[in-house]
Amino acid sequence: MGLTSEIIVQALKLKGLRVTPQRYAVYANLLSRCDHPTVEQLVVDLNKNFPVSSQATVYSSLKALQEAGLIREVLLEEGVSRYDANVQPHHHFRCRQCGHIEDIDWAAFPPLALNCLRPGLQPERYEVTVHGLCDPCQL
Amino acid sequence: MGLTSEIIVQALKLKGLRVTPQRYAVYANLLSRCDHPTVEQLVVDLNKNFPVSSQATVYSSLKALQEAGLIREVLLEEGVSRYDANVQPHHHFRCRQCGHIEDIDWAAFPPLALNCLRPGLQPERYEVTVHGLCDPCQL
DNA sequence: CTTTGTGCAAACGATTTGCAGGATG
DNA sequence: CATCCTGCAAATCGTTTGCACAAAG
Repeated sequence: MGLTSEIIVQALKLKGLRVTPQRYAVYANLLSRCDHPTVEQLVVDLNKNFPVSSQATVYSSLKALQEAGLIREVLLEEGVSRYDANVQPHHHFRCRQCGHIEDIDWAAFPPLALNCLRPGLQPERYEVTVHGLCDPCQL
Repeated sequence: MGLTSEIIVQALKLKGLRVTPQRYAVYANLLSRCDHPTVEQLVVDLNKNFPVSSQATVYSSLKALQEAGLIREVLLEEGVSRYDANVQPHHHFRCRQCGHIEDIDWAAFPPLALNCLRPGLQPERYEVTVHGLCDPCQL
């Protein structure tokens, strides 16, 4: 068991989550990728070589990890939820052609002043979503 | 038939859409409200007094209107699509408690420079989503 | 050993689709 | 009168749930 593995185990325990092979696999997989996979993509990827987790358990693992604050849900297209192990504030870019999604560093934009909102609203956080074309789709 | 009605009819025709009672009703309804109703809410509202449109037709009307560029889909929560007749660029506020959504004027934030993105991405538009609490939810 | 998680399959809710009849231009 | 739209119901897709068994602490 490598260093990273131990860190993952500790992260789960710190949040009061029982460490199961399925939960570990889901979190480790999410940490290892920079795209924002759908549940379906996760299930396929996890069970590529040998069965690791059922679909229902992936859903429940994602829910537990999300409630623990270890991952976050990303909603950028209709019909599917995507998941992201990067819980630090950041922005997103989405290709309108192929649907590719990637993170934009928080520092890419100057901080926005939220005091220009109509009085009565109590803002807590914000994010910018940029739509456009990614490299392969610019033909 | 009032002035607004005639404008709506013209808008549909200009986009090459056939003017049907159902399509007209969906677009007029969306234009008349500032929230961002779900399909379910639209269906109920439209048929409140007497039957106007089936659910399947509301879906198809929304699709046609969206493809014509008269309305846009708003994705701010999981599981449901909401629709907005305001197709001008603008931002959104979403209450994390009650789910209330409202528009934020485009001018509320200074324009963001999109040239800080990684080379290769071709940005076309962006929007800011602010999360927080609305008036009634601040207890 | 007590509690919580897993897997299966059935249930669910939002959206889509096939098709026959009807309205639009 | 050719084309496109509507309404109904069945189908589909992502997600949730109920429950018996298994694993974690």
